[in-house]
Amino acid sequence: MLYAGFMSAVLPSVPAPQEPVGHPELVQLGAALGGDEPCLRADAARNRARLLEAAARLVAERGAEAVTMEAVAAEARVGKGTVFRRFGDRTGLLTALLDHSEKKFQASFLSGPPPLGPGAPPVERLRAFGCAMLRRSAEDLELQLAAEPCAPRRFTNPARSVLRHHVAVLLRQAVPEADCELLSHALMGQLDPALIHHLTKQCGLPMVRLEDAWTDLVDRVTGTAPTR
Amino acid sequence: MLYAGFMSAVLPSVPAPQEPVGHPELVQLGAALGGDEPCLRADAARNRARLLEAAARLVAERGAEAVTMEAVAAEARVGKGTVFRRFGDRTGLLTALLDHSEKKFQASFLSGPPPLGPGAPPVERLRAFGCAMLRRSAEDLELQLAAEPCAPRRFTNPARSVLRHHVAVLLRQAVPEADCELLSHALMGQLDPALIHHLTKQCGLPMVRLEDAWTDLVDRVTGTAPTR
DNA sequence: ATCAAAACCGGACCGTGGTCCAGTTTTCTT
DNA sequence: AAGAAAACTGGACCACGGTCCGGTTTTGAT
Repeated sequence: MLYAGFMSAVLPSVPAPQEPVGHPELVQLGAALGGDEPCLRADAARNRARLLEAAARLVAERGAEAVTMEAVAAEARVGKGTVFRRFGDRTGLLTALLDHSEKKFQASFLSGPPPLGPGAPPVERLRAFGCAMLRRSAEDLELQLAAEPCAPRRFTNPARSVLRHHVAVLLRQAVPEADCELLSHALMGQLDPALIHHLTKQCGLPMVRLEDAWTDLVDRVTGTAPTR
Repeated sequence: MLYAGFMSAVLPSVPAPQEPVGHPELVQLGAALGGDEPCLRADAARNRARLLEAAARLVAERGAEAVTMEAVAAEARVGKGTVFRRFGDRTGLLTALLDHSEKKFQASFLSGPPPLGPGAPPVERLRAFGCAMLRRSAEDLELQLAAEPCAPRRFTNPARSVLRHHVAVLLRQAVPEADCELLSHALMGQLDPALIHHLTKQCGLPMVRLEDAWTDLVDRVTGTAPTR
């Protein structure tokens, strides 16, 4: 039970809007993984269910991009404001939709059987984790993407492409036997502006640590001896 | 001159909207890195300049999030439609703003002096590239983020955090001497749903290749001998 | 200089995400 | 059981991104 302190993270999301009293979705904190609806008012719980149901129906019938806040509200015979009060924003709603499969996945690597769950050596668990996640992503990819509006643009962006391609070329010179095209994506992940921002501004990490981590990553990936 | 075929990528972006005749920004293709404005009509070029100037003024005075298409149009004394015709969408405008520094950066590692530019061994170039990019990102971070709307949410997302933390824990068991917190970000980069989607749906890569790349990455990062 | 076609301008218009608050329903207290 | 407080509802409202098209300007051929 390693992640005991992270139970809250198993919940949908809703980054705590400016609610006067305890935010509905946040109260689930007490409800653990067992039950689903917590101390919601009767009608609120009913509407929540109807909304999720309506959203699921929409995504099934007309694709994830048809999941418009208004459309969901209409489909569930509920006011628009209710949707926002319940889920915070569009992302929150989509996240809630993904929540069930998310919980299952988390359970499988937190307490499931090896090699995904505890029991196997860490490296094997890592391998299994990646493959499991790849497969899982393939399933409800549409929702995952819909929950992250600007997702596709990140990789079709020409400027970003040039940078990544440059890394791929250098990698091919350094480790010709590897799948440098894909490896370059992993490296670029560590240089993503959004990540930089999150780590430096929000987490307060010093720049030098990022630089060290980068050179270390390069050394590991290329099999170079760490020269320091 | 390795990237000759990628010159187009040096340009802002504007993923080719449904323009009847050659799209303005796309015509720059002929203008290489030297000149700035290509075969734009006189008034169009004038307005383009005024728009960029106005946008820069806005971001300087009131921050990047004040760069609203309407605001820019108003500030430049120009119709809203003009902004969209010129830059396609908000992202296009922001990208155009970043274009200058982008070109400079690209030039520095494509044809600049070593170790960033050609001449140094690839691994050293990789190291230099990462650090350069980190520094560059720190500069105009605000714009970079503004150009990618949903950027911050990616890392504050609780579900994603749990997954990443799990990877970090496993990594610490496998390579205790490394900065596993940061390393885990690189690994997770390879499992990003948006990337999966791009590679499988858009590029048509088979799933198995992604899986192989993942296990290979894990092996490299943990220093495990590739057992296959 | 003149004229037609091509390119461009501007602002009205739409859909969507998100906010707000008056009125209603539920829950709690006594 | 009754009444007050807390919580919830729903739809009017706003801002912004993006589309469209009638009217204007530029271009280039004659």
